[in-house]
Amino acid sequence: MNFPPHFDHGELVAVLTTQPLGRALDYKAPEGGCHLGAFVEVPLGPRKVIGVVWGAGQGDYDYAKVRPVIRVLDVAPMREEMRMFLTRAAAYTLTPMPAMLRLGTRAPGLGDPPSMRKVYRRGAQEPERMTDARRRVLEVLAEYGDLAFTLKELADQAGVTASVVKGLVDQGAVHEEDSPRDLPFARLDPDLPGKALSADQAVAAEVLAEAVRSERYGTTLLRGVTGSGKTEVYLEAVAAALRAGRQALVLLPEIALTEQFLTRVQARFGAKPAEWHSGATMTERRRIWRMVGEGQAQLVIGARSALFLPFQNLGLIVVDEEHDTSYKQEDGVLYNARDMAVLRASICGAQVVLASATPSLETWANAEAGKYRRLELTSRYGAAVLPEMRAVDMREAGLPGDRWVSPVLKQEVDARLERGEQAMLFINRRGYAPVTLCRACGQQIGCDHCDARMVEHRFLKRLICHQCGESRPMPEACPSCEVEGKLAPVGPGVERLGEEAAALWPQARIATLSSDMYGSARALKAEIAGIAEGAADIVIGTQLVAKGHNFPKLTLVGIIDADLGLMGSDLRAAERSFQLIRQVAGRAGRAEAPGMALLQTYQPEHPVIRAILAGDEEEFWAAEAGERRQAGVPPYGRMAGIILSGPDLAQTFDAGNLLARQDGALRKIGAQVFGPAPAPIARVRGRHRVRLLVKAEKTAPLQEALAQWVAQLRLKGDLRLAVDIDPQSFY
DNA sequence: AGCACGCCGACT
DNA sequence: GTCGGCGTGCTC
Repeated sequence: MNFPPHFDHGELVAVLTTQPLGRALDYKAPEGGCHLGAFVEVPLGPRKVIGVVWGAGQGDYDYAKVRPVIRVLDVAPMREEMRMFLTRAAAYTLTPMPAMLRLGTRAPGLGDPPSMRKVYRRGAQEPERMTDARRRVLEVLAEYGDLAFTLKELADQAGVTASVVKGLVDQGAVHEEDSPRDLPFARLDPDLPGKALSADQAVAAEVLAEAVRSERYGTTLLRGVTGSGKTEVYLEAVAAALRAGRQALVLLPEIALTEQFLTRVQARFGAKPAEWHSGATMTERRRIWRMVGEGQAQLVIGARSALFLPFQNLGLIVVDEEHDTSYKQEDGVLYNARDMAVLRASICGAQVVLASATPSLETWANAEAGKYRRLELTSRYGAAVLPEMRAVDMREAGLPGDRWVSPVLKQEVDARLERGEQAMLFINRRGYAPVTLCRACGQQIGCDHCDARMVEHRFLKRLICHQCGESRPMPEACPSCEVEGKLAPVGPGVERLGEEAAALWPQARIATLSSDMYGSARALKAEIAGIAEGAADIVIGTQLVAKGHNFPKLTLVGIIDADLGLMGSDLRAAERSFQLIRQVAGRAGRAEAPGMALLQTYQPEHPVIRAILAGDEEEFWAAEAGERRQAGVPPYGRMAGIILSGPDLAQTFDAGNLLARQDGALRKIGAQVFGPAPAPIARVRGRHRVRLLVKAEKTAPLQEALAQWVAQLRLKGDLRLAVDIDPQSFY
């Protein structure tokens, strides 16, 4: 291992901290010196903060006032490629460096020494008296050979209480010892036999493996319909990275849904990978962060923030379901994990695999332009074929205002019930009804904290704001006119659809899947697993069900309102609808039985609906690309949002107007400014948000111009400004 | 981000 | 007279 440059005791070093100072400060290297990239603790005013040695000191500060580094932390120094990644990501997203550094240092207990914990192995003695409980403990220890257990693991595994283990310790039958808390992850074996691959899977897997072996940067769009076996293919790319002694990262959009996935990984490599997500405990995070940094975690499965883990030798990043909108961080540091994955890989000589059945137009265009390699998985895994897709014209369904299941859909569900198959009804609205109206005064119940409407959740007996999370008990009387008993639900939500289904199919077992109906991600996972095995005849779900689950008995998907999302001025609306509907439709018939997807729509002639029904994806993308090119919007033009937020709406707007008028820096590069207008999320936690949109040509140096432009504004009071490069929400 | 400094209003 | 509001500025 070659060490980074070293600074001797007393030399000036520049230390970047996560404090919002905008630049690194000079310190004197501590006794024993420090390496470039070292994590250090430094004094800052009266406080001690953690930072990273970013380079040689600038020497522009009174030497007598320069204070020394307090200590070097006991973690691997930040590598040069990580520093470069953070620097370039900051420049791209116009994020201040300290905020960027914070993403790379999100490890609990960074400053702590490696702590110890008690572990238990088989001891030399036999217990004086053998009991059933004691025997089970010793059997577990014998079964796992020399493996060390924590007290809880051992007790749980043996089905005994901790006191049984303690009793054995007292008698010397079990040995208790200290061991470092952060243990390396189990070695993964890339040479275990994987699932048998189909011909085109095998070809794609070999192309990716070859690319990984090149140890050079490259991005591949791995496209294949649901059930075509993308996962098996990219797991072979992971295997290639592991064989080459490099680390791999698999990013998933919805971390709550990884249990099935982890099982597959375990089956392929013989052990569980590191799992990095928001629900992880401090201990887990700490272990993962440290082990990734020491190269003792070969594979990380994680949410987008896993991109900022301190990989030592990253050879592959997979972005699964690359089109998923949750890859775009929408608060704090605004970045798109898919784009940042490409940036990180290009710096460290890694391969990127963007996997999707329905790629984003950006990725599709990059593949078209030859910037990304493109691999297609056309044949479906096993014998199943694409489902039959049909539109149901709701104008002819003649339904009353409080019913949403058309006769055609009802009939098809009936047929599934008769044959003992599963049907799924999909609706992209959580809660009972999207609107609650007072029949006395005509007012809709709105949220006190933002501009959104409150959504009734009958299951929870509460009103919830889906924008800010504000929640209160369901009132009896109208909050505006105080008349009782006149509140009426308007429109369908997943819970209300559940009610309708229960009335239509009283004998059927109906499961309603909505994230807010389960206390924990774990409970939800368990529920989904049960349903997949056939615990329900009819599944009613929101977005959740559209994310990579395998329901083998499912043969019918009914999309209650295929028009949702086709409306509005969001430039990606058509793309989103297309992806979502194809994705959900792809559920049907994943196993042997042929499937069917029914799209209930009021506009069956809409180009998006027609493209979906025709099944001609290339045509859809080509047409959509043409429109975007015409309009000069992404990916054929560049956009940025400027979000100003403050406690006072008028002041925030004034600042926006002032900024809009001083647009010289933007005009110089031919960019246009629109707005200010209320931001897509117009109020967050009592703060008003106002947005300006900037549109520029693809080749324009947008970041520099934006930086100049924004720097003119002196932010007064509690006003804050954030730049959102490549914004995703427009409505 | 914190925390000190400092310059104007209502209190013992 | 002083306690305290939070605007402005600094941290190597």
